[in-house]
Amino acid sequence: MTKQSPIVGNVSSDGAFDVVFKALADPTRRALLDALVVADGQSLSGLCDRFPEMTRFGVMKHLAVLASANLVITQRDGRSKRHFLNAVPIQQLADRWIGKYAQPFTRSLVDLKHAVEQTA
Amino acid sequence: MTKQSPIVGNVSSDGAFDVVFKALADPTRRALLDALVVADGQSLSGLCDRFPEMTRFGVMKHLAVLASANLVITQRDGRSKRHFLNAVPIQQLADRWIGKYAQPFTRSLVDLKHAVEQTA
DNA sequence: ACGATAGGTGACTGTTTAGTCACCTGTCAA
DNA sequence: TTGACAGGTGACTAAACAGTCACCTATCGT
Repeated sequence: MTKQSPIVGNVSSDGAFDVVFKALADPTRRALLDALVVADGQSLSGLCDRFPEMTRFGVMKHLAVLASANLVITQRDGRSKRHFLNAVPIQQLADRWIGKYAQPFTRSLVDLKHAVEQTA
Repeated sequence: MTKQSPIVGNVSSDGAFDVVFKALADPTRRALLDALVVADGQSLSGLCDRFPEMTRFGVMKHLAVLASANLVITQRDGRSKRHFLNAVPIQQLADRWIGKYAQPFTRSLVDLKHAVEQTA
């Protein structure tokens, strides 16, 4: 029995965005992204220095999740490895997903306000 | 030992967005949001009809998570309860968070492409 | 008042996921 | 070549979460 089945036919243009959402859901991973904003192309140990509260393995695992979501791109540089932030998935998410919700429903929210006021 | 501590001083203007990210991370909850897009202001049982694979309690729990993230607004209507989609947190997320990442780093990505090509 | 229906609550269970560890591989400098 | 350093892997443990349940409260039609 699948736990997170599609439930209805086509839920949305989802699926591909799921890994991105899940990767973004963790504050630690967003902090990692922030660290790459400050200085892009950092190595693993460089990132570890910025996060003394996290072990190297913790950083590595979160980085792996971000990489699987295509939010960071890695590049070997001798014996170190550089990590670059890739904003493309975030941009796609904003374009396709957020636009789908935010635009048509700011109006709908206003309608709700009226409905609530009338009932209250 | 805190597991998800702030790690560095100020990670970002995060914190308030965490619940929104976490709520959006689940595909089931996004499907619930989609159902409200199709027909806003549905009752719990109405929503349950749209998700026969989920029990009433499952729908209710997900709805509670969405409500705590302020993504759905509820309104009592006699013995039923209407659920309205609130796009404001999504819009805020797009404005403050995504803009912060997506805009300055599409350029940075291009730089990365050059770096990768030169190394390869 | 009565039963039926809509919604709500608390505790329990199984799965997932984050965090940690010992150990391994590859690269650089001497 | 050899030691030191940067990164990687697999298994293990603990906490978080989704899913489920029996039971409860409130409202409607009669």
